[in-house]
Amino acid sequence: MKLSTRTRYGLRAILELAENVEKGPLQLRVIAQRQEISPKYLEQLITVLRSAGLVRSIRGAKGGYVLAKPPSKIRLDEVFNCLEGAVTTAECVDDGTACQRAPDCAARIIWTQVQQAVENVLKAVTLQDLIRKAKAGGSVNYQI
Amino acid sequence: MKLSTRTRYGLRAILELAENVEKGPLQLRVIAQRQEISPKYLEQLITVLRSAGLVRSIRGAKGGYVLAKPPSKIRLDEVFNCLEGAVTTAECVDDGTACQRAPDCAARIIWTQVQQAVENVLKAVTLQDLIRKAKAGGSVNYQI
DNA sequence: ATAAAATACTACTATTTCAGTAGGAATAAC
DNA sequence: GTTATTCCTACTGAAATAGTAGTATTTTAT
Repeated sequence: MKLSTRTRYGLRAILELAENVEKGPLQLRVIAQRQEISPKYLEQLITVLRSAGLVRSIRGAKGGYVLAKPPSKIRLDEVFNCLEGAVTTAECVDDGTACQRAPDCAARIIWTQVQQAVENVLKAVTLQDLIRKAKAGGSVNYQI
Repeated sequence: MKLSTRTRYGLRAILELAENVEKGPLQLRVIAQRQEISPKYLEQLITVLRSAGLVRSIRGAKGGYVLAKPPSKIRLDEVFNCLEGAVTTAECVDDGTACQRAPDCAARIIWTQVQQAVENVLKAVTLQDLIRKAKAGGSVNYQI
């Protein structure tokens, strides 16, 4: 289940933008340095975030990247979706016709539950939420 | 997030055993046929389930495979763990020393929440639970 | 204008993982 | 001892992952 570096780096990049939202555009090079990501690779990831409409770019000298929306309006499922793709554990969960067994498949039940559990978490949290929690003492985690 | 065929096929195979738990050993060939999985590939998967102690094999003619424990004693996290590996979204979630940023990393918070959500689902369900639900009308899903 | 600083775009590549396949050895039933 | 079955070792093609390389374009500052 390990997430790709694509997703992990991409989230860290957009969080970096969210944390510096009031300070004007942030250059790729700066994000890459702070997050210890190869600049050229990060460029790919940020392109994805840009085409998904989560990040806006400013070209030319003194340019860089900014969030396209305030951090409170960007939910984690949006970020996840464009980096990792949909939270689909198995085809049949979203598409009941993908397999004839689907209607009474025991496996499908658990994959559906897992998928919904993940979606629920991601949909309930925004970039702002995360930053606030991180500042408030970080990794402490309250079971829901 | 799509699960590997390894995990999806493997679960279907062990569910097949669980559904036929009282009928003596089930041959690889039969499981493969019923679940439409390549027998040779399934052999690999079932080997993994066997070395994890979830399945027992009976060699020779009239041999086959049986569950090593009753279906009510096999939790889904056990099955998942040996097929897909641990439900670890990112290194740092389980190992706080994997990254210096971990203590106040915003990203780590969400990956922890996702991981715990998945673990909670998998730990709460056994093979028997799944089979019962599937028989009771299958894919209907109640939000927890 | 021109140089410098930045993003945008296109293409390539090495490594690893995934999803199998192939063939024979060992074991047990009859 | 023949047949049915699991067990073991090894190989393989295709795709995904995680980058790298080089050039073009846009904007700012002088």
